[in-house]
Amino acid sequence: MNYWLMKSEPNTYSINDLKQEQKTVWDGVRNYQARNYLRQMQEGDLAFFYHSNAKPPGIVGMMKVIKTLVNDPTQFESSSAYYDPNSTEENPRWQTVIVEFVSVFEEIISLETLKENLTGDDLLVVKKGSRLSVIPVKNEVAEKILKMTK
DNA sequence: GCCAACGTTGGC
DNA sequence: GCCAACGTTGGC
Repeated sequence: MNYWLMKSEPNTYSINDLKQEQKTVWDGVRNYQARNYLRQMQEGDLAFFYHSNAKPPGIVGMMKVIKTLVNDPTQFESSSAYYDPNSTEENPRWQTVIVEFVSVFEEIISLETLKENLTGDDLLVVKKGSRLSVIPVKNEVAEKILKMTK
């Protein structure tokens, strides 16, 4: 079982949205490095839900990967902001996963707290200028993060 | 709202 | 293939 961290702007989709829906297709990722990580995910993997562009930014909960190698439906929708005219049904370019709600942390683990306890090598999100929205998290780092929760 | 950091695009 | 220009991300 692997750990991941996935970013979303709460204005767009928050941990509470996921709590309400219970599961969702993690759509809209249009960065190849992030997509490659999405392709590597396995059923049962756990992911930290990170609120970016939030006050404060930080990890707000957990989710579980329940289905992998799902074609992102928005790539085919011409009305979507994530529409990719170069992607075809025969040869889709963007795969993602379906995630299930696991928990909301009692208190956010703020970026500030993460920076106090981890280095940029531990967790990419701590590194200045890191924009990757899907990030692998080493097991020992995940355990450290989990200890920061109440 | 600012701006640094990063990714992508496209001319050459 | 290089790289300048541009667009986006995301913390502050």
